[in-house]
Formats: sequence, C-alpha cells, structure tokens
Amino acid sequence: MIANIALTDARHAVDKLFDYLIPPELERVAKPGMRVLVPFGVRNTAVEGLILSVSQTSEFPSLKPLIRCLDPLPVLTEELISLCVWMRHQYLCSFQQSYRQVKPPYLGTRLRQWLFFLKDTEEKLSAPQRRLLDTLKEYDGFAEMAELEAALHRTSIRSSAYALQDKGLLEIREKIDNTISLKYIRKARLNFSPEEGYATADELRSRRATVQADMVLTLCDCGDLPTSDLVLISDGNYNALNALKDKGIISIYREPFLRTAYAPDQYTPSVPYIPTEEQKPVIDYLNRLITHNLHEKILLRGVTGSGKTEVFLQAIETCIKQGKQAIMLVPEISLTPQMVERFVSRFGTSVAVMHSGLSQGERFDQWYKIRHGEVDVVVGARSAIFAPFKRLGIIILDEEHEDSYKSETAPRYHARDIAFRRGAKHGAPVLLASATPSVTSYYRAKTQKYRLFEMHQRYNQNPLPKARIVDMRSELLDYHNMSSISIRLQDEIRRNLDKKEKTILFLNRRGYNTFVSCRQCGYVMECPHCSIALTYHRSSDHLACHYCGYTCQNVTVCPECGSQYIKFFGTGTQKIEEELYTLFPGVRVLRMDFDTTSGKGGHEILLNRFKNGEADILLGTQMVTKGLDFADVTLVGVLAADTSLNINDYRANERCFSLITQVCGRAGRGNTEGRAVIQTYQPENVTIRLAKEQNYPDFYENEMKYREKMQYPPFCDMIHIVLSGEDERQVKQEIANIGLLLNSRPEIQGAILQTIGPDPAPIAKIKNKFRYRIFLKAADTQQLLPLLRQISTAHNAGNSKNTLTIDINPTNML
DNA sequence: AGCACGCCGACT
DNA sequence: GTCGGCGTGCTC
Repeated sequence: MIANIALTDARHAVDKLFDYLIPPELERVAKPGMRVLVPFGVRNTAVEGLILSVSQTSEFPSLKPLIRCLDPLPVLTEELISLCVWMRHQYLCSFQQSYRQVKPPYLGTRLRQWLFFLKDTEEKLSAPQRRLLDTLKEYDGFAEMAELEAALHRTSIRSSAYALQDKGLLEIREKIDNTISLKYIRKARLNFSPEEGYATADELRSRRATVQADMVLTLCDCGDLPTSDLVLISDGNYNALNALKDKGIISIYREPFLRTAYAPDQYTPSVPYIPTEEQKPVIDYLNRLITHNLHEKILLRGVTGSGKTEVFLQAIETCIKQGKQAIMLVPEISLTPQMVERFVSRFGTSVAVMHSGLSQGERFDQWYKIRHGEVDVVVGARSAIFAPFKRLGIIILDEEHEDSYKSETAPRYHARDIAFRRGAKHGAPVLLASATPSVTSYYRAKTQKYRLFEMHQRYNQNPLPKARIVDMRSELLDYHNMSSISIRLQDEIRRNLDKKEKTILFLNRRGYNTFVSCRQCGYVMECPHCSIALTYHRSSDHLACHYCGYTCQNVTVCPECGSQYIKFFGTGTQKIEEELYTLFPGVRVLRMDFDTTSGKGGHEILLNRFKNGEADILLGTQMVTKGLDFADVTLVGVLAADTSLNINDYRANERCFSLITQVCGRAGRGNTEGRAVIQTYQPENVTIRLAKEQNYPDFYENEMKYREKMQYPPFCDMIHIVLSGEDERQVKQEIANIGLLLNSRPEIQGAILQTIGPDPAPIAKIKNKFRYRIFLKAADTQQLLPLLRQISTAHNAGNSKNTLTIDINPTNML
C-alpha cells in the first residue's frame, strides 16, 4: 500500500506530494487524514506529513517506507482534506497554508536531535568539526543540537555533526514530540457493583481501614470521580487510594481534561419562544432543508432588532434534535459575551466557542471536543468555518456583509465561499443574514442564486429610530459652532441627560486619522519607512505609524519650513471626550477605542460598565456599532457620517450605509422610541439620505447602477496582484514581466474585462518595501486561475527577493 | 528548508 | 592542482 503525502511542516516549503510505502503493520491505521513521520531527503530526516490518499501503485520507482503514525485517529476527515486541496487551487496558496486553517490548532511536531559522543580520533578534523567534538566531550558526551549551536555561536552545526557521524565519532538520535498534548485527569472507578461495594466497605471497616471504607462508599454513591475530588469529598488521602488500587478494589484511569471557553453554570437556561409571523416561514423553510439534507443558499435580510438570532437558535435546535451539528459564524467584533450567552443559555454545554481571546490550550480543547463529537454547535469568528464536524446540519453567517469574513493572509479565503462548499458536501443549508446585506449577496438573491427572506418588523413592534441629518457646514457658517458636536445633537444629549437615558456616540474613523501637518507649507508628518501619514496620539503626545509601529515624539516646529504652525488635524475620540466634558459638566463618558479596550477583556469590561449605568454616554469607533443590545439607549449620534465616503474604494457607499444603519439600529431597543442624529458635511449625499431612512432597497438599486456602470463586483471579480520588495527597480521589473505575461494570452482575454497597472500601490511603501500592483477586473476568475498559478509558481521558482500576493476581491485595496 | 552537484576564483 | 564561493535543482 502506498500513501500520497503532503508535507505539513512549515519549515519545509515544498509544495509537492510524495509517495511513501505503508509498512504492513501500519496499514490499518495509516488512513487519509493521518499525520505521519516520513524520512525526507538524503539524510532521511524525519518530517511531518499528512496522508491525503492511499493507493496500490505509484509512478515513482523507489519508495521509502513511512516511519510511524503520529495520532491514534486521523486528525482530518476526508471532507476537510479535499477542502485543503481545493483551497490551495482556489486561493493560489501552498498546501501548508491551506492545511494550517484546518489542522488542530497548535498541534504539530518538533524535531530534537541529540548528539552522543562515541570516540575521538587522531585523524585531522576540520576546525568546526574539532570544536564540535571537543565541546560535546565537555557536555559529558551528550547534548542537544540546538544547545551546542548556542554554545558554539553557530547558526547551524548540522553538516559538521553529520560528517562526524559518518566518521563514526558520534551518533545522532532524533526525538519527535507533539507540540501540544492533551491535559489528562486521573479518575477512580469501583471495580464492583455498588451493592458489592457496600459489602466491601463494611469489610474494610471491620479491618479498621475506615478511610478506605469511606472512599469506597463515596464511589458507590457518586460513581466515577476524579481522584482529587474523591479525596476531597470522602476526606481521604492518596495512600488509601493507592492501597485500594493495589487491592484491586478500584482502578485508576486517565481521561482527557478539556477546558470550556465559558462558564456554563453562569447562564440561565432559555427556551424557544413562539416565532412571529415573519420568523415562522424562515424557520419552517430551514427545518425542511435540514430534515431532508438539502443544501441551499439563503439570504435573510432582517432589520436590526427583527429577531434574526431566534431564527438561528430554532434552526440549530432542529439540527441537534436530528443528530447533526451547526456552525454559527459571527464577526469577531460582535462575538461578545452577550452573543455567547444567547447560545449557551439555549444549548448548554453542547456549545463550543472559538474566538481570538482563547489560550492555546483552550483553543485546542475546543477543537478536540468538536472532532470527537462532544459538542453540537460552534459559535465562532471566521476560522470556525473549518470546525471538523462530521454531519453538518446548517451553517449560519450573521452580519454576512462584514469584511472580517475575508482573510487577509494566505489562504485569502472568504468564509462565505468555504461555507457554500462545505454546505454542499454535507447537504446542509447555508444561511447568510444581515440587516444590510452586501450588494453582491443581495444581487445573487435577486437573481435566484440565493433564496431571499426578509423581515421588516422589529419584534417588540417598536418603530425604527427617528433619524435626522445635520448639515455640519452650516454649524460653522450660520451658528459659529466650532465644536464637532452640532447644536441639534447637543440639545438631544442634554434631553437624554435630563431623562437619565443613555446615549451612544459613534465616530467613524475609517480613512480619517489624526495627522500632523504644517499650516504654513502644507507638509505632513510621514513615517520614514512607509509612505503613510503618522497618526497623532494625544495621551502620550507621540506620533505613530499603524503599518510598521514606528513612533516618535511630536514636533513643534515644521521640519520642512521651520514654522511653528504645525498642528494635528482630524478628530479623535479623545478630543470629543474633552468637548463633552466642557459642554456638559459632570457628564459620565465611557470612551471605547483602541487605547481603552486593548487589555484582556477590556471590551467586555467597558460594555458591562455601560450596561450597569456607570456612564451616560458611550463614545467610540467601529466597536460601538456591533452586537450591542442595551434596552435603555434612546439616542445615537453619528459624528461624521461622510468620512468613509471619501476613501478610494468601490465599497465606500456600501460600508457607509451599513455602518450608519447598524449604529442607528442601536437606539430604541427597549420600550421607548429611539432617536438618531447624523452629522455630515454632505447632507445631499444619496447614501447618507437613504441610510437615514433605513431604506435598503433604494440604496441597493442606486448602488447597482453605479457598480454596473463602473464594472465593479458583483459584475466582476477584482483580482489584486501586489509585488513588494526593497529594491524598487527589481520590483518594477518583475511586475512588468507579470503584466506582459497577462497580456500575452489571447485565449484568456475574454475572462479579463480590464487590466489596471502595473502602478505603484496607493501605499507605495510599507516597512521600507516598495509596492507595485496590477488590478484585474475578471469576468471569469475560474478561467484565470491556471494563469495566476503560473505567475505564482514562476515567482517562487525564480528565487525572487520580492513578495507576491494575489488576492481575489480583497477587503482593502491599499 | 536542507543538501548535493557544479562551475569559477584564491590558496597550499 | 584543491578548497570553497553560492547559483540551480531535487527531495517520494
């Protein structure tokens, strides 16, 4: 039998498949999905590989046998193996990169090589070999390779060590460890039935072994117990425990100890409620698909507060009842305790939670529970789409328009596409949900690629918040109001303060940072390593670069013209906070931004303080728009609605619309009507007007005209080819060659609608690396994949010092 | 990533 | 004539 193997070890960047013989004794366990050790290269060093498939024959004449299997059971299902192979093709990445997404988190192997001294020699050795052998003797004749490298101040002593081994002077032994292992807990089990146990206890007591007797009784009453619990409950000790074990009365066994990512006993159980007339058809439809194992793509557009989550919960419940599993994806930013609570209180311990806050061990344990069928639901951010379930019943993406579903590192996948592929394999429906679906998804729903459901009513029958647009131009001109808070919004805030109701203020900062520039000559303080303006941080009076982390002291004199009129521009949350304190003395403001939420659980702590009434106003950036559900927030202020419109990105309107809609939806979730004030310098802007009315259909129609005219998605795919490197001439040269290659293929020209570039990228330099790009508007991406793969292979083979990235429909086009 | 093979310049 | 520089190509 022959195993077709991919190397998984990240160090071995060999993106090829290799055949190995399966020794007869391993044939039963060496199945697809199994991690194995194989001898690789002339030295036959052991490296980790994954069996992709097993066959009878090989094209290759001389095969080596694989060394051993690394796990008791395959770590990947066949479905996930084929997903890896597909991702490699689809996202133009290596097998290792696609495997990384799917593999058990942090599970890998580490090779340790130990050197053992055998004998010395009179023969003349090279200087490095001599020093290595002498040092090894100093280490009492045995040492680890890495240890000796450090002692000798060398980067690699491998070749010297192998040479000495060949001369028979030392021996190299390899030891391979898994980089993570399960924590085990020891449990005690009574070897008899409880009745026999009581009798045994009496007998022990009669022999004055009272402690042992009590421990046996405890096991009779409680069943199997962790040894530590047994000792605690029965007031016993470990000597007695061992004595019982030696007498054969109990046995001790090990069980994996798995951490939960939440505290289940903190949650009060919840039960499904009777669905509303809008929820019912959606739930019924999903239930039918789940029951009949039918894959279908469904888009649910439900206004904020229309009860989408209850739809998810009831569909998932159907899955669980039928012995199937569910994946529930939410954007990382809205994976709040509030969100987790809703799932845990409905489904209890059958929920696994995956988010970036988990420790390595916790993350691994969640994966293990999913793989071994100990949970039925996973709630998680993007990467949870790879949860190794065996029988998926439904996949749900909440807030499907969110950018965070797209990976910005290789493999540059979109969770939606992975969901469709997995859903199709499992016969499971995929539900996309949002109050403001991406234009692309809504288009697909309108063109029958997805089934569309819409929910227009908020479940508490509250009307959507009353929104008002304030023209910020006239604030300055007509009212001489220099503040970034309009008179109108000031009045509304005051009203809320009087009524003791809460307010959320949202500052849209995308593409709008506080930068320092000279009013005399217009000079802007830029990062010396990246072509980007430095951001001003008021608290420390420093300037920082968001791309490379460079910081420097703020300046008082313009480095260009020497004038003192150099100041920071733009509005940050800190500045607004100060304005609020001036306008409303005694007001309690919670500022939520990068600085205040960076600590562990900082986000959560702030939200809890706001919930508990420790503040009147929550002020923040993007973070305040997601997943917040506070009943007593009645006013929302959008401080600068148009800033995200002015950035050079075809999705600017879409982002602006959904941001304003989502943040306004935060108001009036309780029993009182909500109000929203939208401040803008472009009050006539269509997107802002429609967002104010929460009019998605008109926004969609309007946006589609623009997308069609400009040939943007959904009418094409945007393929972004970026090349970066320190030598600008080399970068220009290589990208020019790529451009030529793209144009030299008449047969694929139909698949390309337009080629833009090569040009310098909008951020022309990051971390001292020059960046050039080519944009393709592709009518048929599938047809272009072979050519793109060819570009990437050629780049890798050419030993280029530059970095190539190919991203299909990137989230940001910088 | 290693490691070998291979083809040119500075040393015993 | 040989040691060693790193370019190129292969690893089942």
